[in-house]
Amino acid sequence: MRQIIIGTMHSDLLLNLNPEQREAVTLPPVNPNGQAQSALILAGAGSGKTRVLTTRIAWLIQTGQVSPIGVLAVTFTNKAAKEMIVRLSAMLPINTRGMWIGTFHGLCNRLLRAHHKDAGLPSTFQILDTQDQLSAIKRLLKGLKVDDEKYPPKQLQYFIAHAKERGQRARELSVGDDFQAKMAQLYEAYDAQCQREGVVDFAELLLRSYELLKHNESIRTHYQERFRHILIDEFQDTNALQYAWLKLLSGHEAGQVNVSSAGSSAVFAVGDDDQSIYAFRGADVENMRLYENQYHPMMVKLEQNYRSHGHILDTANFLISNNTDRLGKNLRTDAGHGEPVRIYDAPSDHAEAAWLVDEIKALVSSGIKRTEIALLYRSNAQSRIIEHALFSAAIPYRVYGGLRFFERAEIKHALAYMRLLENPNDDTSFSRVVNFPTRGIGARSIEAVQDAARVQQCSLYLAASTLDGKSGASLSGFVRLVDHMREATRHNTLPETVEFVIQNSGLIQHYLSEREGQDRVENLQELINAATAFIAEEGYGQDAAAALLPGEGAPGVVAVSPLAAFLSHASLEAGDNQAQAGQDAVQLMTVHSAKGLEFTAVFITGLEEGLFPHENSVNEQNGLEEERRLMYVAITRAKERLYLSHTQSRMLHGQVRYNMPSRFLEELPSDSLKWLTPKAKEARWGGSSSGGGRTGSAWQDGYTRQRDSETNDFFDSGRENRQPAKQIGRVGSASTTVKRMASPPRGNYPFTIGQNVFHTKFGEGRVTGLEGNDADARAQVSFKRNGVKWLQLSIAKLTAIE
DNA sequence: CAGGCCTCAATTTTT
DNA sequence: TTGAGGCCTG
Repeated sequence: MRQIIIGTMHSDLLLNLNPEQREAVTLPPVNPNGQAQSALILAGAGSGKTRVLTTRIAWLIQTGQVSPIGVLAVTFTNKAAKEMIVRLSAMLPINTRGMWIGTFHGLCNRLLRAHHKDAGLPSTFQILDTQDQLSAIKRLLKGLKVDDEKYPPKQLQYFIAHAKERGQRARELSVGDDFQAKMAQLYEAYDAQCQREGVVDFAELLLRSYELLKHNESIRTHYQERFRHILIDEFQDTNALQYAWLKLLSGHEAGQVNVSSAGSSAVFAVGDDDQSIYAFRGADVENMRLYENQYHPMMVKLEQNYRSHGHILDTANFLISNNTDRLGKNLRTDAGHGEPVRIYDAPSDHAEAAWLVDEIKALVSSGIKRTEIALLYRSNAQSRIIEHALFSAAIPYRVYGGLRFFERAEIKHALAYMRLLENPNDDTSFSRVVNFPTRGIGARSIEAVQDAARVQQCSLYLAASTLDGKSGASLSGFVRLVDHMREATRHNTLPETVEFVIQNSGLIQHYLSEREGQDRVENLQELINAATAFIAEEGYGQDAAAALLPGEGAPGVVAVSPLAAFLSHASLEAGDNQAQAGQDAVQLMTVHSAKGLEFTAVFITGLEEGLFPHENSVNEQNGLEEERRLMYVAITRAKERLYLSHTQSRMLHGQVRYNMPSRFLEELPSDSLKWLTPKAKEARWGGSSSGGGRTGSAWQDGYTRQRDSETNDFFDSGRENRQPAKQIGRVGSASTTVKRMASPPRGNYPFTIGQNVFHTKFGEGRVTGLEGNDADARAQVSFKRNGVKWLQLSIAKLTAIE
């Protein structure tokens, strides 16, 4: 009854929804027993996921089931959060500013700023981005005199991040061997260093606020009671810590449920297990199943696709059905079949790029805008040759990825000065700018400072101010400079402070005198604009504390300075990447970064074994299924036109490689495909396949890693064991490579890709790759019984069979 | 302390 | 092939 009334009253909100979307939006957040009822929305690609999420919030508010203050909506990217806020503002005449809509990291930062004391942090704590974290780790290792060959900083960084993402502190780790024990010890030392310096890394933001909520009952209860509705986007991308955080906040954590007062909150999770492509950074789809078991959510599947034409959608569905571990979902469309999916088999990477140029020209002259054309690849290295071809053909393009505004060196330098104004204990920032621009403080003086700091148990900044001696003058000069800037800007507005700092630090002057420093000077000027915009858009310090208005009663809430808020903003939102913006340009990006986007025409390039699926993935747990999901994501970006291409030869790591076409091409429905290079398929695959399903053969079992000490005539597909091959390869001179490129690529090997072969020890197999020259020519063979191996053709006892 | 030379490695990315 | 990082020299 109530449902009907609500549906009528708010038909404007629900008007544009299809039945399944409407069902999702209006799922009752309370069950008949009066308890919170959670929901899981399985939202396929292009099914209107964001619309459902935002309409859900609007519906809850408009029907009076919650006030804006009582909603927490969390996303992974700033872009998604922003879009949600914009759409919500368009739906409801409310002030979204005070609402808790943001990224995990943004919201956690807000929480920690507001309760820094309870979280054990200084009010001025700074956030380390990935770069900062790595330099902090290097500094730590140096200080402890740890051999960084044995304990590589990058690896330690990964170790720490992943431990934190699982919610584990150093002491909670179970260490299997000495190496792990040492890593754990270094992790602990790293945390101690961060604590001393008043800095937190990205994972720490989450872990620290998790611990804050866990250990502080009054704060926990406050937020549990406040946020009666928690909504999560891209749920399949959550890691263990994020899930734990969610359980705590929603009152579902075992032992923490506060039935009498707070009770639990209604969680509304939206996700798509088929689009889970971030396992490598800790995301765990398993959270979807855990959620099902622990929250008993009502489930709605959004399977109506509004993006892609029929052939494209069929292709995506057909491919993904090869995955075994799915929650189950099939997209459908009302659009017609549309164009078939076109497949191009190029002889070389150059030819592939040339073909791309031709097709793009044709599409553009047929009236498709260049921004509506995407060129996708599995790895960034593939963009170079495509860029080259586009550039030569004078086709404007834009490459996604790369450095972003707040990650640029000159910007980070300026921010480091500002961070020192806020928090002199920030040794990472100190180290970054103590001698930049150069002021005669070399490695020796810095070492002296570090020693002094260690002895006195104080920050580098403080140590520097007390040091006398040779470099003492320049060191204390630096300290005086920073002190002076702090004093002088005390009563300035944020943009004034930025301007003062970039002038007085000498940064501007330094780049003005540099030959190619003009761009950097402009970027520094732009930083002033960014500060102005930040104040205008975000409001005074709103990032941290604005939502915690007086009277809301969160205990111990503290306000935050505009500078602190801006510095957080700079760390948490790295800004746009250097955009050749504005223009109508073709879009180049990795498949990963294409997630969430859509284009009229999409090219998926480099569909070759070893590239896509990537050769590293076949050794990883469930790696192939993840690669397949990646392919699924790529396909579902296309609205009207989809092109797939692969090449027979490709320059990779400075060597020409010959790869099989991707197995994914074999997993597509032949009825939806159009091969632009006829016969290619039959010739390569022995005509045994007619699309759909994989051709049954040895490599269907995947690449098993094997090692055999008795033979030395192969190198398996693992990188470690490829070393011998590489060394031999280096013997071949550059001129040999050029010659080979000039000659027909496949002629000089005794075997061809796809050919069946027999090896005296490993038995029957199929050639899946060729590389190297002459004496060190090698073949990759997938054996029926012995997995994939690289064989040195001059040694291996390999014969061709029918 | 800057710039040249050598070695080595080489998915995917957000915060 | 390209890029990063380390080391040595002017």
